[in-house]
Amino acid sequence: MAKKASGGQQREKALSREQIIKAAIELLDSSGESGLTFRVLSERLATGAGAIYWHIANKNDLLTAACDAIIANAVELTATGDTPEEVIRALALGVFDAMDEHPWVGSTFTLSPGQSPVLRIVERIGQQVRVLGVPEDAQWATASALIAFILGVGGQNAANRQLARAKGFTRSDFLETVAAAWSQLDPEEYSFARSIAEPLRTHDDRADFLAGIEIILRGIRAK
Amino acid sequence: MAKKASGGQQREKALSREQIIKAAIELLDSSGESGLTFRVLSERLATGAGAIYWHIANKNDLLTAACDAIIANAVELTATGDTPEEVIRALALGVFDAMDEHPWVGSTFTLSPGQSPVLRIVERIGQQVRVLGVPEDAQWATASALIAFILGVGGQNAANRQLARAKGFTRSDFLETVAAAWSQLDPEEYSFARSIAEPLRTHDDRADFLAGIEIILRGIRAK
DNA sequence: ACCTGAACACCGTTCAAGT
DNA sequence: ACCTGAACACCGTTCAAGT
Repeated sequence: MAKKASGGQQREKALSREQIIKAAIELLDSSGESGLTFRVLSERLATGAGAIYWHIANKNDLLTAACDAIIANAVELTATGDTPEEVIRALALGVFDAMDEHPWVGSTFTLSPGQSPVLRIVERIGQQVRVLGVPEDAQWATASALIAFILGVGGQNAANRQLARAKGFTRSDFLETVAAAWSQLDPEEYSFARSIAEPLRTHDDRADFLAGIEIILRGIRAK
Repeated sequence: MAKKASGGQQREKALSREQIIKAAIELLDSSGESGLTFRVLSERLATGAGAIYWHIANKNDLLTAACDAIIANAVELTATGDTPEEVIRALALGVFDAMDEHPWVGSTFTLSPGQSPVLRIVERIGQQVRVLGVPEDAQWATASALIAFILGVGGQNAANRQLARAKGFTRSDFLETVAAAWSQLDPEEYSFARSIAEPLRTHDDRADFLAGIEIILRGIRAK
């Protein structure tokens, strides 16, 4: 890590917005959402807390930019396929995997509705919905359904991960805990939750996510 | 508002968990998520900040309990219908309307994954998925899809509301802003977002939500 | 133009002390 | 058993002062 120039001098090389965002992502990946503070971040960047504000409006802006960097990358890499349905599948999985790799992303979409990261997904999905031949007046609702599902899964997964991290749990610890709790619910009132507790223990999030996408695609086709 | 007994005496009537949760909901409804602090809340309850901790574990616990009170009510009132699809529709709309009336609810689910508020929805939806005749090994993924969609919409709407509140916007101010921004995007790169900007201005969230539910129900049927 | 770092106005949470 | 309220350990953000 670079040493600070002594005696309150300025740093040799100017900070950049990109540099700050990169450091923020590293911090978020390694310590979670609560690990990102301006104090820790400025220490990492060998600067003062206030310096960051020259490049970044506020914490919200920083989190949005970090989220956007991840999503831009994921969307760019995965938006391919021979049919619109394949593209949607690839896109959705790309976003899912990005959220899986960077668990904080799923809870960050919510900070910037209508802004870059969500907009990128809206655009890509919307284009494919159009190609699918969905009538114009149903395109928004259709794209919305896919997007709400994708972001909904992301939000819940992010929450699970954060909770697990806070308690020092692994993913399977977490599932065990939920399964154990659900299997002891009242059999009359919570028959479904009870019946699902056991399979939940070993289920595959990614496969369930894909199954959800298939249901929605089928619903669009069946119109 | 009740006066505090003078000279550091104890209050005449004991606080209760329910009382605290009720006051928290009122505060959340009137001032949003950022308006709920232990200082303001304890003032409202004419007590000290620390007193609340006798009844409530922490802020997370408080928010979860507040969310659960709203959802328990919504679910209880709306889980009726002649066919499983009707029940699912009614249930989903009930949750949507509750989230619409209490915009903070949508961002609160994420604080308690696998806990009461989410569990209530999982159980009701899951039961109907079973009645629909979905094979056992697909029930979880099917129920999950519906739930992720419902919570996804809720999360985004809650975010929109919070942003609007923070800027002193009405809902239509907010839509205007998004529509204006989207209509000025690059026509090549953002053709879908541009084409949707105008209709977005006057669209009906609730109708779009229902349309999403229909797509998913169709997808389940079309299996 | 860009950075420094102390200061400000908050938070949630704890806890000794009271009744 | 339940409450009080000061104190603690943080936050994000601002801003006069520096180069």
